[in-house]
Amino acid sequence: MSSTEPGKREIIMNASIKVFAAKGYHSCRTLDISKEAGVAYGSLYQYFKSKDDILLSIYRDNWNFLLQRMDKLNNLDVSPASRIIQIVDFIFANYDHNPDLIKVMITEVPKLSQFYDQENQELYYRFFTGLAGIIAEGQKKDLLNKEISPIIAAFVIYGAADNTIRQYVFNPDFERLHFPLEAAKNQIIKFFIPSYLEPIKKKNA
Amino acid sequence: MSSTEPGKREIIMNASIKVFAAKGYHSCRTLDISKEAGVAYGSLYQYFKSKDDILLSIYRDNWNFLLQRMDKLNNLDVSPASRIIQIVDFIFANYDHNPDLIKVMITEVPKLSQFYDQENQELYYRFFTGLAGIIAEGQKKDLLNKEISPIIAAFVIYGAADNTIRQYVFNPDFERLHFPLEAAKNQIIKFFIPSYLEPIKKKNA
Amino acid sequence: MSSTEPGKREIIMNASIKVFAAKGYHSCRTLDISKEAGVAYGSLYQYFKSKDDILLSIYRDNWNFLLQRMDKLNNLDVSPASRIIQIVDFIFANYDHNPDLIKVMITEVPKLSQFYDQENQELYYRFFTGLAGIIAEGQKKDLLNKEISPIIAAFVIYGAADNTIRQYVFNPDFERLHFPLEAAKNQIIKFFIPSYLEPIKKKNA
Amino acid sequence: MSSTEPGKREIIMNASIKVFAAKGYHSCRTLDISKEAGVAYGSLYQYFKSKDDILLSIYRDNWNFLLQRMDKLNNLDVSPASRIIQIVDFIFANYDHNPDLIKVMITEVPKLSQFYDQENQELYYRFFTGLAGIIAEGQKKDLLNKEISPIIAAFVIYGAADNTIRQYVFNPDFERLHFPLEAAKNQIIKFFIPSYLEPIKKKNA
DNA sequence: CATGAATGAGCATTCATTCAT
DNA sequence: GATGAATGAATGCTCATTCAT
Repeated sequence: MSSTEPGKREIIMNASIKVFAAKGYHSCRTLDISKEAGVAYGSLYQYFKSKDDILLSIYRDNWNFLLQRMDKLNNLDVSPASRIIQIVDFIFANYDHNPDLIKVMITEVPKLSQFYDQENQELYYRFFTGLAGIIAEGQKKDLLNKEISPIIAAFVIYGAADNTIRQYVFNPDFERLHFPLEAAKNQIIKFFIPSYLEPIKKKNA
Repeated sequence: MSSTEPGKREIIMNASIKVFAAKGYHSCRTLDISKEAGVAYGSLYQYFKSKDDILLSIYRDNWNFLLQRMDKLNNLDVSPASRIIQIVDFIFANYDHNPDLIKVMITEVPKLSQFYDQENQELYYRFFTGLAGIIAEGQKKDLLNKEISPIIAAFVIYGAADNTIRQYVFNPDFERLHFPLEAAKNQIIKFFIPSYLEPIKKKNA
Repeated sequence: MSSTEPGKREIIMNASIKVFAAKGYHSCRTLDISKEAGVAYGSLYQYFKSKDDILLSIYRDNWNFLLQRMDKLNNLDVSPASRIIQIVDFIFANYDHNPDLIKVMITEVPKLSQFYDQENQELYYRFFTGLAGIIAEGQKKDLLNKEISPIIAAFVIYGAADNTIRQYVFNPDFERLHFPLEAAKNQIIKFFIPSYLEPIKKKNA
Repeated sequence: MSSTEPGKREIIMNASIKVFAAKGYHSCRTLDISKEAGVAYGSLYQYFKSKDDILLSIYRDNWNFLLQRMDKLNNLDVSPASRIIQIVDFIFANYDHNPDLIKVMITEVPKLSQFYDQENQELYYRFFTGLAGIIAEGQKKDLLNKEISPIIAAFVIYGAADNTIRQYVFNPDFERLHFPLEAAKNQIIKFFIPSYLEPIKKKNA
């Protein structure tokens, strides 16, 4: 096998994303997953502890990927505001690149009670503390509005992006009928984030 | 019976909110609901078609309540920005008043596949079109930033409030440890919404 | 009320025959019966002990009616063979007159486990001993074939008539498509019963 | 495994026949079947779609077996009358060989509404058309009474045999107390069928 | 590692019957 | 007698998981 050939674990995860997105987590059977993946029924349990574990693995991999992206940005010499915009941009790009994955992240992962376990919530929360850290850094450098709470701002910014994408997930026709996803992203990047984060003094300049 | 005495349907719904919030929709049994409500097992099915129907009824009642609130506000002689702030304020007040209900709305309702049925999504979406209408009205009156898309702004504003409350739901300790809910609400009302919605010219004033 | 006006008990029984025939005993609800009868839900239990009791009452009434008919025939000055033919004729006429009732007797009554209770089987069996009695009487008078067992002959004769009608019940189209019920009855009365019951010597006469 | 070892499907069917005969279809639980068969609860559903499907499979297998028997007889160089007698003989032998099976066929199968579905009724009816075919063949060869309708004769003959056996099923004591099954069969074979089917001219000979 | 037959725990719902009015 | 809201016992089936091969 070449090193680029996906391993069975990855094959199973991708097949799961496809069937979870198509039929929903509870409506699909482990048999559906094994068929889609082209592996034997029992083989799923060689790579995952349980059906839940597959979905949680999808969540963890994807969320860690987002955290890594944030880490990389933090190591670049880029302004805090620009980093935040790039994170939002990345979130939208993720949806564009693999809508099934985001659909699963938004609609299926929260169905798992384990998602609300401390461990998984800590991982989830790590994104918000990271985002808040960037904002706090910007405030310290007098680049961002010091009156806003960094952690609340992190909730607000992610909530805005997530809820916007959510509408496209729920209503796949929305884009075609009303508003291109790219335009929605630009709305958030151009009008919402700058006005919200920029220092008040700027207004009075 | 006095007119204020809650009917059995209401008793069952309130009991369901309590057990859904405590144990989760899928983990609780219909027996748990009937015991909590103090009614006979079979009585649930005199008032609701199924367990699913109970949860969907909670959703519909609550969401319709929010829509009614918006309607009432629209009939008052209040500026668009003020109305939007009052809607956000109402959403936070709702959580304060009945955290179990909001927990159910946020974590349990989306678990139901029927929530994604056209009918229920139309009801859900009605809130966003309503909010967008208020914003469009404000733009027409030169009171709000004309560059922002009303519908995207509606997604952004609700997403910001919803995701903030969501963190309090997931982490009940958050408030005690870090940030009072009231302060979070004020952050959104004072810094996020005005800066996002106010006309650009104001900045240059 | 005039004496010819049917009482509620009779109304309920007739309504039950209609819905049992249309939907089957197990598929119909007591609510269906009360609606068809135009009486209140709970009123059924003023006239019958249970749903089972309604069906068993239909059976008993109908079977007793058949037994009474046989008794009346036995009191007339008619030859045994003629009496048997008149009984068979009566069974066919019954189906002609009230197909729903016979459908219930054939397809629904045997579904009740109580039908196989001693008491009900004794009633059922009484018809066969009665029929056997007529045959034995004919044999004693040298009018019928003495080699045949009266009780087995009773089984044979009733089975022949019952199984023929049964086909019309199962296949309501049979008559229209293939064979009028009247012709089937005549086949049994003209060719089967005489040849089976008449004395052997007649053949050599 | 040896080739004579019964498969699990067969084991489950035989166990079902036993418990259906003993407790009745509706009174027995699927758990009773799995215990009697000595297989796991869920294994029933690997071999059968449902509890109903088990009973219908018993019916279909048994009825097809009867049809095959008739086919084999038709391929032998045997007179029509003799073939009919052998079919009746086979029906009685069946009961002798496996009374539980016949009890289930007579008392339980007709309880299933699906038994009255077109597909199952067509299978059922195939026996009568087969029997009628033999009679018609005998009439064509001047061996049987041409005045009788073959299809009605088929109903009459099967009804006679079936109703006789039915009494032994309902009253297991009947044989011991009154009449050996063998004698009942002989009554039908010796006195009923020949006199009914033989040509009229014989009578006048 | 791969397979898939075997396993059995878990639960919403129906509906005949009751009984307070 | 009439009513119909309230009752709660009773059970077939699914499907994630295991494990012998």
